[in-house]
Amino acid sequence: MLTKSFFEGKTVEELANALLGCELVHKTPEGITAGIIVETESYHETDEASHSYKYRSKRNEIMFGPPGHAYVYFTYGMHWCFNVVAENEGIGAGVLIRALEPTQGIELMKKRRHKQNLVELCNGPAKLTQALSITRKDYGKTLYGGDLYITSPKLKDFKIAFGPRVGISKAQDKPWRFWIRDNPFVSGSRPKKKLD
DNA sequence: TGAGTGATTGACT
DNA sequence: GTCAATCACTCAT
Repeated sequence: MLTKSFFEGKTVEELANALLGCELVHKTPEGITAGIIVETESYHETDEASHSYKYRSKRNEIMFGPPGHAYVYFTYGMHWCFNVVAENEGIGAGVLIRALEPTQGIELMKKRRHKQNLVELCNGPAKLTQALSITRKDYGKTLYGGDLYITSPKLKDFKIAFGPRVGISKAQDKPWRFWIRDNPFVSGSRPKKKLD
């Protein structure tokens, strides 16, 4: 498991890179589900597309807190998305986890997702929260020492690709999306632009 | 107090 | 390719 110091002293972009290849684990009464992080996006308070841009609210408050916590938000009336809070307390920044490669609790994920195809379990930000059962109750939790945590890198020797982010209407030119090159579990089956 | 918008997905044409 | 589902939050009355 990673320690608190892993999240400290990094810019949000550095953290987004460092999280690739790490395993995100969630222990629940139903069992353990986990997957390797294969795609991330960084968001900063100076970024127009970020929830922490300009305004601090009850919803994004945790992004301004100390790093290494979970920022979980509800959007489009039906979907949860999961972020890792980054940078020092007082700065609103976070890393959106967009896709996982399933590793543990695959049968449980299939049950939660009502899908059998391994690729379709976690290849999208709202899909992985459903597969790992991450909801508002996980808002603000630390990602070191609890039931929801991140491990040290499981993968090595992979190449990191980067490019514009997906699904936003502002700051689309910023190359703040990072993913593991040639990994089939990366999302973006339907980005507006073809990036790779 | 209420209209407008969104870091999405899945079903349907 | 197009569109509905449906809630939290922002911003303008």
